[in-house]
Amino acid sequence: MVRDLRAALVGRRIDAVEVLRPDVLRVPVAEVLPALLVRQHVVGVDRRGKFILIQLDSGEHLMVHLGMTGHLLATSPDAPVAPHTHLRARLDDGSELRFDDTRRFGRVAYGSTAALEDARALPRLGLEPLTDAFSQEAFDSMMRRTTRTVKAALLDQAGVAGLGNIYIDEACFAAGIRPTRRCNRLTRAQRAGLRAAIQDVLLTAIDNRGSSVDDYRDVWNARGSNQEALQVYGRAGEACFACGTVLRRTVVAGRTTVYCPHCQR
DNA sequence: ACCTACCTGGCC
DNA sequence: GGCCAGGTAGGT
Repeated sequence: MVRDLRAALVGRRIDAVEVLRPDVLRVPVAEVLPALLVRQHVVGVDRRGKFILIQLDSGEHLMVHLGMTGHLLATSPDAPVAPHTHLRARLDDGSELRFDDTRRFGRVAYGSTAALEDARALPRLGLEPLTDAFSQEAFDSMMRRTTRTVKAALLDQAGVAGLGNIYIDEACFAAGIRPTRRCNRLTRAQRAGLRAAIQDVLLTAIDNRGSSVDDYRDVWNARGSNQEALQVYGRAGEACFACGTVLRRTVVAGRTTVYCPHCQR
C-alpha cells in the first residue's frame, strides 16, 4: 500500500480537504484538519507496522490505520463516492485521495510522530519484520521470555509490528508450529523457522499485492492475488495442501485460528 | 495475560 | 435473529 501511495501522492499538493465523518479522526479536531493540510505537499509515505504515515512538507504526517475494512483510494473526483467515505482530499493533479471504512475501526490522525505518540494515536510498536532489527537474537529474546501462545504474542504489535490474523496463521503453518504453542517452549530451531516463515509469508504477500480475501483493495481499487496463495487462513474443514488432513479451526487469543493438526506440532 | 467493546454488513 | 469478519484500546 505504501509503495502505491508513494506513486500516487509524492510531490502532490493538497488543494482541498473534506472530513465527512469527524469521529474517525483522533487528533486534532476535525474542524481544523482541512486548514492544516491545504497547500501542503506530500514529501513521502512511510509506515510503522500497520500505521501509514503520509509525510507533508511541514514535517508532520497524516496518519492512517485501515482497521479491518478501511481503504485508501486514489481516484477521480467524479467517481462515485463509496458508502462510509470519511475523508476526501483534492490533489493538484486533479485526482482525489479518499479514505473509506465501513466498520470504522480505522483511524486518521495528524501531527508530528512525537505528537501522535503523545496523543496515543500512534502506539509503541515492536520489531519491523522486514528490517535488520528483526534479528534472530531479538526475536529469540522476545519469544523466550513470554509464556503466551505464539498466536497471542504475534498479534501483539508491540512485539513484532505488522502481523495480523491471516499472516500469523500462514507463518505458523509454514513453520510447522501450532499457534497454541507457548512461546517459551519453542526450540531454537522452531524460533528460527518461525522467523524465516514470517518474512517469507510477508514478502510473498507483498509480491502478490495483498490478500483480497474479502474487501482489501490497493490504492487504485484493484484486488491483490495473495488470497490464492493462502495455505490455511479461511480453509478450516478443507484438506491440507501438504498432507490432506482436514484443517482444524479453533479460537486462540480471541481470534479464529486455522491449522493442520498433522503438519503443525 | 486475557476479555470485551467498538462498528457495519453478509450469510444462514 | 444469531454468528462471523484483515484490529486495537482499555479494562480487569
